[in-house]
Amino acid sequence: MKKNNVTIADVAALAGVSKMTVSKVLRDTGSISKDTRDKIHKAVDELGYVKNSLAGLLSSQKSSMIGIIIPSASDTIFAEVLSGTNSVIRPKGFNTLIGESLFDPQIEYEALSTMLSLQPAGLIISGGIDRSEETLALIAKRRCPLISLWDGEDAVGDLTIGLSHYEAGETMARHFIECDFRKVAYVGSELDLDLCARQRFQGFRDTMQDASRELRVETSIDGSRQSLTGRQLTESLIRKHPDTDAIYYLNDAMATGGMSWLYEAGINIPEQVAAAGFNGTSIGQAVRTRLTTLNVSRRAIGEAAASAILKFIEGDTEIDKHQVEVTFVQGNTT
Amino acid sequence: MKKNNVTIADVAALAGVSKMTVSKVLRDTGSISKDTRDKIHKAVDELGYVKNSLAGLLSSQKSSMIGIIIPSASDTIFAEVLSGTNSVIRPKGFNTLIGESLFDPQIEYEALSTMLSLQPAGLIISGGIDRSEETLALIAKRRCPLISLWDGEDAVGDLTIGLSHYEAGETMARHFIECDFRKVAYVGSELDLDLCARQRFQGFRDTMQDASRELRVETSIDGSRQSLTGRQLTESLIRKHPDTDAIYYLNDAMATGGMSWLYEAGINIPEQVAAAGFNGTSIGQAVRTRLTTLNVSRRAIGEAAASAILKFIEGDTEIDKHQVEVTFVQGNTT
DNA sequence: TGAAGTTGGGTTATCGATAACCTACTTTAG
DNA sequence: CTAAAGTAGGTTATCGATAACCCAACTTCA
Repeated sequence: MKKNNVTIADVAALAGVSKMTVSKVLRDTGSISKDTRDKIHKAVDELGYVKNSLAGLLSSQKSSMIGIIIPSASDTIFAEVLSGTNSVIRPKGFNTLIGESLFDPQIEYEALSTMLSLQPAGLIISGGIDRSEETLALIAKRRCPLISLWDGEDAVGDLTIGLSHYEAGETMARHFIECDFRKVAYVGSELDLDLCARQRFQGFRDTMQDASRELRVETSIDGSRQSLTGRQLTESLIRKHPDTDAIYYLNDAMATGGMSWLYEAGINIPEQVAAAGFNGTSIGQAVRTRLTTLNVSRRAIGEAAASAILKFIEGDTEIDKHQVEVTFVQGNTT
Repeated sequence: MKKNNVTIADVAALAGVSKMTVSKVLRDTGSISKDTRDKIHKAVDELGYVKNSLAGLLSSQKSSMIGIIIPSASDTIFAEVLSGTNSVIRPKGFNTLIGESLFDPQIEYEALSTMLSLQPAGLIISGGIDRSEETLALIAKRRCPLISLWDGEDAVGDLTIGLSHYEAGETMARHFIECDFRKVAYVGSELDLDLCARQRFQGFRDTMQDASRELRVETSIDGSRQSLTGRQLTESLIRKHPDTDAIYYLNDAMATGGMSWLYEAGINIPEQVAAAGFNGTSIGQAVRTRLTTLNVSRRAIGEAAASAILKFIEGDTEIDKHQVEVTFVQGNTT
């Protein structure tokens, strides 16, 4: 909070050179003698000079910031994506600007808007959310590369990295059919908000229908997509349909919540009721339970997105569409 | 990536007013007639003008960015802190700049350094890491409020928010003594990096020593602080000391990893070996296992830090030292 | 020996917005 | 009726750095 702002002008004055020379030395460009370089570095140390990047960015019209917008930083799925992008970006000297949309189109719009005003070098935006018209307009107006994640079909921007959630749902449905489950249910939440989850559900539902299997659906609009909601929905599902023999959950967290209720209700997994989730998070692979699920490397998605953004920034346009691999995990719950 | 940069000058020209008038209208200051305001908004829409905050920040010498440095964004503990701060900061119009230190003092220094050069309005820095001399020098030179998290005794900055990890270790030790465990072990990792974990260990160890209880310690330097490491260390611990009757783990994740090995080895929890962790994360409260642990609200820590930073920014210096509450969770593992 | 290249650095003009201070003209109050 | 106060908007000077260009003096070599 100190007042005195040390600028390169002060450094220049102390070192007895011009501002431009200081700027060059600090950026390691131009040809400056070892002698002056030393003088300048000494002055920098003496004054405790800290560069003001804002001024530099404005002047050079370049940016060192890469923005990433995800629904929630505390959701381990997105946290891992974030960590993946950051691990690629940081060593290259870029900073990460983060925005959370909380699955709210309006908040997403605001996050994007303020982010764009900071002139980022690139933008990574997580999909799985219905975007507002305004947001799409903003995206169209952008002046930096933009990569969307996890978006499935209706992606925006220069490139999409992720997987087909519809196919993921199909995959699990085929597994359920192979296991010959007869009274199958789907448990999820916030399907109106989470587009990816909705696509998985649709893929699952369509495949079950094609096989002429009945499907019970237990969803809520207001519950979060976490453990507790899975527990509650499982309870109400089983009360309505006690003969259910398999449940496909929106994600691993909801699956563990649901399974803990089944366990406490004395219902054996998988003998009486089988369960499967999505994500391959560690919570599904806990002490005695190894949840059947589809594993996705969130970190790999983040890393791929970051690498692609860096390529775009460097002007490389030869970027191949990147599909992240999904692996089926056979646990002991189906 | 389009060339044409629309600036307020363009907007002003189209609306037939001066740049200053546009600036005032966009910031909603000064007194401008409804008529000109409309003209300007129309011009803004027509041109698709997007504000360049960099220029504004440079000129006004204010900042809309708050930086937060945490060891890892993918670690659920820190992800929740991050989410907590962001939830407070965002509605107030601030942006979050994130840095990951990966528990590496050098990386932390670099993150802090580039962050400071972006002239943030405030800084939140997570503790639990031994800081380098350079980092401390940078912190001393800063021109914005700085709050440190989770730091225990040797905190830096204007305020610390968190808890005493030493006391947390003591609390769990007292519980172990009450349960009358005799052959107690501690399992942890990376204690050289994670200062907080080290303090918990010390609190635990000291209390056990005061009660003249033997304590076995199984730690590794290179393993991460996650589930798999807990599993491996538990295995080697039990091989060395088959009579161990209780294990205090560095955190919940390591505890679940350890317990899954115990389970598979046919060792009953808690009859043969009891287990406890730290954090109160959902992974500890899975299907059949409710881990005994100490619950800390990471989100509350993040929120408290963000609120405090905002107060500092507003010039309020009457900020009370904030201690976050820790609650003992009695599970079925001890 | 003189043209051309190299080395080491300085000048000037922005980048896009805002702070601080003005300037007319219009009200309002005494 | 006039001075004080308010309304609506404009001028000018930065903020701190960088791009682009310029300029001496010294080498180098045909």
